[in-house]
Amino acid sequence: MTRLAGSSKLLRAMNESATLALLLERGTLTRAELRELTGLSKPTTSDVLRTLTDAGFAMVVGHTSGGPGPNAEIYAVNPAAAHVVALSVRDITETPHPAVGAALCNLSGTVLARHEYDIKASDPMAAVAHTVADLCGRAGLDRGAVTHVQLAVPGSYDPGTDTIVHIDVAGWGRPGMVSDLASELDTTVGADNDVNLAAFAERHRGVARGAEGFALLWFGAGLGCAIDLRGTILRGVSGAAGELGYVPVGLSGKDLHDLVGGPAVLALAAQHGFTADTPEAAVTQAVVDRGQHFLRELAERIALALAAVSAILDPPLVVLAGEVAQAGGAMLRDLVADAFHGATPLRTPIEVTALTDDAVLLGALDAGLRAVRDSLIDSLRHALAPA
Amino acid sequence: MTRLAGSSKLLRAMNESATLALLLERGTLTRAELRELTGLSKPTTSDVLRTLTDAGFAMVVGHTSGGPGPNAEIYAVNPAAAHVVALSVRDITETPHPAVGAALCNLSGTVLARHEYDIKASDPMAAVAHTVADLCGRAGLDRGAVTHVQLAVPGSYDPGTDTIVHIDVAGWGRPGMVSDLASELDTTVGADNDVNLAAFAERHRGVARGAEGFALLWFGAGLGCAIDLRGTILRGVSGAAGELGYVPVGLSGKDLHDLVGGPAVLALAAQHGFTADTPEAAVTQAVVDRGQHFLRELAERIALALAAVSAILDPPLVVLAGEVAQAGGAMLRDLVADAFHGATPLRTPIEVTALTDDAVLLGALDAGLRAVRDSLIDSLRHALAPA
DNA sequence: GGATAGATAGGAAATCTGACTTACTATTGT
DNA sequence: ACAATAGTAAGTCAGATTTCCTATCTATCC
Repeated sequence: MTRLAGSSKLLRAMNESATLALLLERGTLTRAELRELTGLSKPTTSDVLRTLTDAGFAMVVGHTSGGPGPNAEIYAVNPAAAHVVALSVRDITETPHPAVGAALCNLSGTVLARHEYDIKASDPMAAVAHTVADLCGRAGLDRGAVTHVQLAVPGSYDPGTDTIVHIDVAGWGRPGMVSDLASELDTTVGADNDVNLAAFAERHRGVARGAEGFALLWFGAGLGCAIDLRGTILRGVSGAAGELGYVPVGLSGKDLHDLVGGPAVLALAAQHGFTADTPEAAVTQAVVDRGQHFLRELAERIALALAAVSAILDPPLVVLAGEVAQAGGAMLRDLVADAFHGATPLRTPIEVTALTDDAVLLGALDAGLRAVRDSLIDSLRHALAPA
Repeated sequence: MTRLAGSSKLLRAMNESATLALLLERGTLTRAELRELTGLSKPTTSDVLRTLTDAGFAMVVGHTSGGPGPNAEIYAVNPAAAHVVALSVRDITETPHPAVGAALCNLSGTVLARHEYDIKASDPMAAVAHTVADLCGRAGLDRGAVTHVQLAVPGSYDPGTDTIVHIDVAGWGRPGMVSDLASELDTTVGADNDVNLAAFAERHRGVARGAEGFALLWFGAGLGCAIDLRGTILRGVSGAAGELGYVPVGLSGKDLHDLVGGPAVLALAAQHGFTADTPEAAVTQAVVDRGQHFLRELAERIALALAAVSAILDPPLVVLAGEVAQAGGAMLRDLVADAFHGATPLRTPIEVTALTDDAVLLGALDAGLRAVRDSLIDSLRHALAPA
């Protein structure tokens, strides 16, 4: 890791970047608060804020009042400095949901437009471009205002080969698609696993808020796991970290897919007399009917996955998410905790997701926002903003 | 994460720190090379080097020759600026080795003294203090020259409670011992799991040199796993990350301990007619005798552990280490790879450790050096060095 | 004689300290 | 009740300081 060295310009860039980062993090701040937080002097703080304001990154959003002396100006980030579009691309081979959920928000995180799209076009490039344009129209924004597009895909994204892998939606697996999108849309484009993005949402607005880290286990039609280490998602060398389904179960050649994958849960439910179209429906039914036998057996299987993750990572928290876990709710969580504690000496706290809205889409927004904010801060630190 | 802001003094501190970091990383550098690497001007580079030299952190170690013009001075870190003692505390309940391996090195990593100690004293504090003093004597150094003491323990260290847990050596599990040691020895003291430290050695001088990350699976009397992410060891919230033994194997209540722990390997060997005192001896014998059945079955079990780690973390590399893996060598590795590839679609590269010397002790030295270097660099960046 | 290492001098950019102006609140006096 | 006054805090201005860079110069080595 090379530490940076430089001249007075670097210093100015760092101070601007630090100030902007604080504004992004805290929302609104007065000069005095910024002075306290950055340690800079009054004149420097003023100068930095002037530069940021002139460049369109920051703005005055109000004044203090009540205290003695003049009213201090309250600064905040200019919400219109950047806009993010998030797209949640869904696997429609199993569930008949609309194929794409999309939302647009500004730099402050305010959602300006949101819509579900039924994509039939075979060309993902056109589909994304159309979605972005449509959202902009709904929000009354110029298309050029969008800075970043974040894709959530039901598969993993390998940045090395720029390929979305394991995806069952036609046309999306083409290598180079993401960078092609970036140049066509003239924005940065990020792609990530839907479960990883749900973890983003869990950190920003769910039960993992403020956690030092956590593992999010996803039980739905598919099976997945996101690993958050101090706010950074662990992706693995080929973007395939958290492929829980491949964790083996015994020497029989079975893996977790065979135990807690959607079909496996459905089969287990059927064994106990709960027949339904989807695993989450079966679990919901079991919860209502107090089908303890089924739920207990399911919990034992989930605990198996939990124990493997917990033993290897020792996370401060494990969050159970996905349709099945959500359907199971607190009852399932308690059964999982029982099974977990019975089987291992590990004592990782277990929670069920608190997100009722589309976690993947919200997480994609959060991830996109973070990418945009980081790049803003970085752009200030490298090519400093001339007045 | 607060980004730092500051005045021209911060700039100087950063430039000094960057220069020192480069010297530590590259060993020897001329002014011209430093100028290239830092981007600083000639006069600034000279000034920074003068300050570092005056403060005793850097020194001239030679001159270039051969080219036209004056011979450039070659700078390096002053090896005597700091010294590190590493102690490998061993669990002697199973093997009759000497209880403590210890070594002392300077800031450049040159080992100045090394010795095995047979500790019988029940008081760990006294034992460590004695060891440090004795090593200093052997190296002809003043005891105050030691800056950092790094402990390698057969258990995990929880920094939250300042406790070494799961340790079977009497007296070492007392909460607060590490910080007490630090104040008594008047050095910083680090404690870490022996497997984690072996991974440090593997990164610095083994097969994982230059890897983006890797997981080191340890098969010996005990079972463990160290996770290296870009040079940082993942420790988990209570220092218990990588407790492979607790990874469950099926719904039977069994875990990996029951499959590839020392006793389990010994039992498996016996089933195949290889009887020995230690698992590594049994494996060695099997390798010599080409005991394919035993080795293949062992490899299948190891592949199970590997698959769990690989599916969850997707590491760029997995290193097999520990006495058993070392005894199995390339033959075992190939069998493990076969089993792994047969059981899962994952394709993580597998290597056997290349370290024949005491990996834990060397790793503790490496970790201690890194701690000292980081704190040196940091001390320059915060309280800048007055001339 | 040509090229390079290192030092020196002058100037530019950024910061800080301390004083100053302005604006708002609260108290006091009529 | 209303107006003048004192106190406090926000923001700016000016001068001093620190650090760095460019350009020049000297000494050294092939």
